[in-house]
Amino acid sequence: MAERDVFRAPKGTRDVLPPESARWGELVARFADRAARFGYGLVVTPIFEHYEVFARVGESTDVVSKEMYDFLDKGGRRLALRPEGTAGTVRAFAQHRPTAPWKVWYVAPNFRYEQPQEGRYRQHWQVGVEAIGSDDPDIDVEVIDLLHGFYRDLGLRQVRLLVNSMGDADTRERYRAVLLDYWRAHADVLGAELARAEQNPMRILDSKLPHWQDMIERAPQLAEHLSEPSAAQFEQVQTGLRALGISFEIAPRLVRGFDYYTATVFEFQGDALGGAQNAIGGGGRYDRLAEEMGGPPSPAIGFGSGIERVLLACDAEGVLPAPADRVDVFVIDAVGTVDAVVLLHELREVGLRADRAAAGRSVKKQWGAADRAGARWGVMLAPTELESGHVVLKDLATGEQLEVRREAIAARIATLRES
RNA sequence: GUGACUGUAGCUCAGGCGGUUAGAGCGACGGGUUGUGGUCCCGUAGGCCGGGGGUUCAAGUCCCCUCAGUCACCCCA
Repeated sequence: MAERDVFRAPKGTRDVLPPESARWGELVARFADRAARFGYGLVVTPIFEHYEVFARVGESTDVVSKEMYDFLDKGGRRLALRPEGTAGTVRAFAQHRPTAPWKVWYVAPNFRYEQPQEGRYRQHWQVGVEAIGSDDPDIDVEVIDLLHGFYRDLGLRQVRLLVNSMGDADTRERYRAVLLDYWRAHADVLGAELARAEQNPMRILDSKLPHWQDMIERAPQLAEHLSEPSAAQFEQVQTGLRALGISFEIAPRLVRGFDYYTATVFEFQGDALGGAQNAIGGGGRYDRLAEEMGGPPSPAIGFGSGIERVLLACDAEGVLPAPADRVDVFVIDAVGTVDAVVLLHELREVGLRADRAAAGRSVKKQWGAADRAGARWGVMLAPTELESGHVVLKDLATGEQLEVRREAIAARIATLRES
């Protein structure tokens, strides 16, 4: 690759710079606040794990079979970059055995080797939660409520919630067989893709191929095969959502991409988003995963929500503008001594946001910079006033200015800001 | 991974069928007299026209390859 192409962010990755990065900070802060209110603690797990941890996502899933960034380290270990948030968190649960239910949230990057386009990147960030160690349907409702409320906090209105139940192991076993029979009966339509259907019969259900839609519409539905307990569990989740006034649609063909899902699965779609990448968050139950990783039997549920896509949805709906990081006070230096450095230090130490223009600018340019920085006040260090122990304090909004004792200026502005 | 479209200054874009020193707006920087911003006026910098190869007397304009972005499939956040 040419040197010119090497010194730029790799395909499918991006830099997030100010002021856009301020929106990230805002989004994460709101999620953290909400997670804390729901009783979830922050969990931080490695960005890479042993390959086998992520392989539990499912050998028949694209994420594992063709999108994993795996590699051998210098010690010959087979490792992989995290492709999604749940597996590593469950590994940590199985390893440390915290008391259940264990409720945690995270913000972390995920890596998938995919063909990038808007809203789909090789490195993307997710906020998410996992609640491990309870099979109570009320937890399902709590988790969905948390994510639903998060989107509302951001100001998103055009968000749609889809829910479905994958049933228990027996349910899925029976359904898989029925579904597979159905696909085999339509081998002429599926063609070479029948092999994929054999691998994972449910994967076909969420295909968008136009000439398959008719066949998919008529396919047997999982809901008809739910066992008594599964149906009751799903009913209780729906009752809870209705009680909270959270509107949702039952999506019989929503199966989601990971093999570990059991019972409740859900997805939030941003309707304001134009393209095919309209899933902004999704998750579900994974009642067997902790046990498969050597932990105690621990039914669990969680979700992940993609930061880039949520932000795209915010753009599409015109909400969550980048918070302006305006400074409180700007120092104008007309004397060129170390005094400006000292004054800035004092202002910052009393808790003010303070800044100055790049060195060597004319006084005029410095005032201009103060204005562009959105400063509320300017403090000028000037020869004449300094001689009598004063500095010039100017209100940038009104243009009024007055002299203030040099030693009193920091406290004076701090007081002004409070009022 | 498959198919299609796009790629000109930091940003948004002009550059009729190839023809000399590639333009605009915004932004940045400087100036409009001694120490005062937002408006206005003037000026300056900044482009191997994504990269490489080819056709041609001549390529930002045509062809091929490549890189990247975008759209769809696949899949998902």
